[in-house]
Amino acid sequence: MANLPILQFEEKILETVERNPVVVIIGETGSGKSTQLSQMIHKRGYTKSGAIAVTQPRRVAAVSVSRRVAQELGVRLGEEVGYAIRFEDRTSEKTCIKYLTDGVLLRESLSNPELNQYSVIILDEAHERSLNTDILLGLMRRLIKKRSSNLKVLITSATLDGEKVSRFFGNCPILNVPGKLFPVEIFYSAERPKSYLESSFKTAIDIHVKEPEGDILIFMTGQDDIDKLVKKLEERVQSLEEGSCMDAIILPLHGSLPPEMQVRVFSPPPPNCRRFIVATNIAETSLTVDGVVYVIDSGYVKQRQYNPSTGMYSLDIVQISRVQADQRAGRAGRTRPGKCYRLYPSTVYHEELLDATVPEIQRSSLAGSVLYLKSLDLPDMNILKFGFLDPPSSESLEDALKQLFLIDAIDENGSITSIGRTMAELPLEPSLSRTLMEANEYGCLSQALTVAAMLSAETTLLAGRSKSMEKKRKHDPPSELPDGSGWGDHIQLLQIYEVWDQTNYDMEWCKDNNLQVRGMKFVRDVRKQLSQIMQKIAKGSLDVQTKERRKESREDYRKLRKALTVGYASQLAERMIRHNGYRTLGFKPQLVQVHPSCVLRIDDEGMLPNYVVYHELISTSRPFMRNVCAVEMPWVLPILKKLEKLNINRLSGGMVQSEEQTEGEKSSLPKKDVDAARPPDDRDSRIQAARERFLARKTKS
DNA sequence: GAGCACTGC
Repeated sequence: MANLPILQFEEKILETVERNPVVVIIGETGSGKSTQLSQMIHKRGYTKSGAIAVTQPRRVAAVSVSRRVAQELGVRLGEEVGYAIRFEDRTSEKTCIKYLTDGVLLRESLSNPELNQYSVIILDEAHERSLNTDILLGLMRRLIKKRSSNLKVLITSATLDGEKVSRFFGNCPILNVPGKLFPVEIFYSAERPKSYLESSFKTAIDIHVKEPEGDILIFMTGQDDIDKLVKKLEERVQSLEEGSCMDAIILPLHGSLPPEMQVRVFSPPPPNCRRFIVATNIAETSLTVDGVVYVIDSGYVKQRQYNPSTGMYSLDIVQISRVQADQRAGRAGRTRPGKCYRLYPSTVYHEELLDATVPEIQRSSLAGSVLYLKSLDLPDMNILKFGFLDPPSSESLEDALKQLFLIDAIDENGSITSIGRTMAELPLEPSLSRTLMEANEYGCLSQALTVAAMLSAETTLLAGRSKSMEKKRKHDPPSELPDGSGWGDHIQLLQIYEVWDQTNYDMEWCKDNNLQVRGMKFVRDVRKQLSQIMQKIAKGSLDVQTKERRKESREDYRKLRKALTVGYASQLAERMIRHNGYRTLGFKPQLVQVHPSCVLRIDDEGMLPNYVVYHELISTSRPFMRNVCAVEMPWVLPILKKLEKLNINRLSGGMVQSEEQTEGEKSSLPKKDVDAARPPDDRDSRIQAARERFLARKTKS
């Protein structure tokens, strides 16, 4: 805590906060803003009229920073200083400095929109621009008008992009606090390499042979490249002449590595040994590796993006932004002066890279966020005009509205329904919360809870699938994991959980079946949380127990699949007549295929089910549906009927609402009339054609 | 017959 740069600015900061409702604080890494700001403000007496909330984009940060602050203030964690993250609330009535994830603050604002328990709200690490932070920024701008006399908002950011945030908040003051990084010398490649894998390899070996001690951190884009580079480095290091240079340890570092492998980067290397850490952008912000002196930056990152016009996600390798490049370079200067090797020319850095990473809100499906905002009942609220720091496209917002309409969360005028209100209380994607509600009607809530929880953890479920592991598995005796009885992935996920449940949540069983222990524990926590919320909504009268020792019948699966059809009304697909390709039944039909990992059964003629719902569309080598479940035609018909009624102008409130625009909201992108952009009869004829195909099938069978 | 970066309620 000694000599943190921010402490020299204490008076200046407090004075500015005193005079202004909103202050932007630019504090570089090591400035101490995360631990010190809350303490200063507390000491100045602001906590007499309410607590201080400090948001963090990550759970671990909320926990570790609060622990540190409690220690510095000499209090027990959970008393004056505490934290709240999902599944864990370590606060009490005494708590006056509360660290929380931004998602938790959004949940709190659902039950208490004015957030009256807080006198100060600090949005920390706002430059990371998580979806939740962006929504909070918009909410704060509204809240500060309402509570101008008794609320202070501080927004901290590590980059110099404070101007924009300041403008967003009516030109509020910006304070700069220097960081405590050592200088990092930057080297550029003369030209872009043909293969950044090859180029990283050469640069790393070069450093190893020529430069003094210090670990090397290499930024790659994904697991595949990391594995390849690790292998190459190992081979070369072994072939280097003994004694010609120091020893070396090569460590991969990425998210799907089991935790025990991840923590290896935290144990210091033996003397006279250099570590090569080959990492994804997990090492950019989430994990800080000590001892790094050299950084090699490929200039690329793998990024997931959503295309609202197709409803499809893709995972693309894209150029990083300048903010990211600087962040990566900074990783070399934490303990002493360092060096950063950028594998691209300086003209690329200065002229080609975007200033900042495209914020998540412009890369995600917004159904959940739009539903959340609708449920807040903000006055004069037209979602297309909500004041976002960087507005998502109107196409993206309209896509969200259509999805919500199809699952009954909003009515044809775009107003939230009572179903929608209940859905918003559940920490799930709208499709899954809608499924839970429908399942409750059909008496299969327990099963639906399990499916929703399993899908929430989906990516962390399967252990890192290396190629060798995959091969080994094929030669092993067939896995004892259930197969979904042919109905698809949702049913399989349900069955897997129920088997695990019957082993009494045996961790060994998970390992034996190649399921990540961490993931399965998470599923259990989610399931419990969802059960509690559903119980609260229904006042405790629901059956949420997992079924013990009882064979699920065909009828149970049928009910569940029917509930899924209602929940996934905007994620439906119909098989082509003569082959196993599918056409989505959304607004713009897409030709897609069932992902090869899916467990659907084919009929006697080798055909897949006529109708399916899917959890997501992902475009990789081709467009695929992932996590697919067979459904029945009669359940689909009412949805097609509803599609006909869809009118985006009414949904977005364009005809009924005329609200004055406030400062900043003028920046919203112009609303594009989707219906007008297309021949008017196109949609009707398409739906008509789909109906005819239905009828044709009906008569055949 | 494919392959998934990272977070979070």
